[in-house]
Amino acid sequence: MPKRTRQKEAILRVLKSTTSHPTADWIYSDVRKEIPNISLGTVYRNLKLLWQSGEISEMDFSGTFSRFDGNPDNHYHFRCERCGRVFDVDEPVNKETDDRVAQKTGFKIFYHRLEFRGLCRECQESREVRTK
Amino acid sequence: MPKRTRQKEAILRVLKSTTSHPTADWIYSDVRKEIPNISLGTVYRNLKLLWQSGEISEMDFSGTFSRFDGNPDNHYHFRCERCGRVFDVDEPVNKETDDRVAQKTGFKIFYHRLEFRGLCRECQESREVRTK
DNA sequence: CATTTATTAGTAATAGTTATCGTTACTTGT
DNA sequence: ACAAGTAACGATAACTATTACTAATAAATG
Ligand SMILES: [Mn+2]
Ligand SMILES: [Mn+2]
Ligand SMILES: [Zn+2]
Ligand SMILES: [Zn+2]
Repeated sequence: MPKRTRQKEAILRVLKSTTSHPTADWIYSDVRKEIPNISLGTVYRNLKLLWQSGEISEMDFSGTFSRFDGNPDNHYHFRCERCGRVFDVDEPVNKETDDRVAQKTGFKIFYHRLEFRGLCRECQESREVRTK
Repeated sequence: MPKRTRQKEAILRVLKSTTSHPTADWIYSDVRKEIPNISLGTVYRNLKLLWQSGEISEMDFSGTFSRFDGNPDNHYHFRCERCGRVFDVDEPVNKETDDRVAQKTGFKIFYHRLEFRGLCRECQESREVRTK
């Protein structure tokens, strides 16, 4: 039986109060304003617990580090290839495709993840070579 | 001006000859059959060079490690949540959605990535709790 | 209040990837 | 064929996000 702790509640509150899909480290420094001696390991452990209980979702798309999302329901994202920011995309999730592909392939499909990539409004003018 | 080397050619050949979306480490051990003293750093360096020149693509989806794909053209994938294998999905890429979302949001959208998740045929019977 | 046990802070360990550096070998031009 | 210039090499160290470990702490229960 999981316990409700000050640390877990603070982490969840931080994550629910932003739309920025933050990294574990960002959450860590934000929660430290309230609990200065919280451990980074505690942040990671609770993010996993919260994910396991279905209260948040983890964005393990793209490369080097995970981002977390206070919204546990499946939805689409846009990632800016220049500044790296991630935005929600308000587009209905197409469940029919899951069924059609499942039929065709024999896979059992639970859901799909979709990420658009490009340039956000702010980054659109000053274009650069992609490095990653 | 990039040079053609034995190492780079071997890495590209290995990657083009499989549909398994291998990791850098898998490629490393396969190439070592031909070039036993090749360095893992060389594998990584060449994978990046090949990606930069558009000859392969990198799947930096899901968490811990990258997978690589000898097919540089955008296409969809299915990932089995039990065995972790990645399969190509032969479904046309829906470019219209990119345009519609771009219109709606003001983002410049280059492409999108789509990954189906579920259970492959082999894993379908012996179900387990998801751990990641 | 006493017991139980999940959780914590702190720290060490892990793992994938990248950086560094002296040496090698591919390319180009004579 | 030879020399010069330089991209790429192998070996290894460094980096970084994440996880594991452990003795101490604090929720939950009744
Ligand atoms: Mn989101
Ligand atoms: Mn593929
Ligand atoms: Zn941007
Ligand atoms: Zn499977």
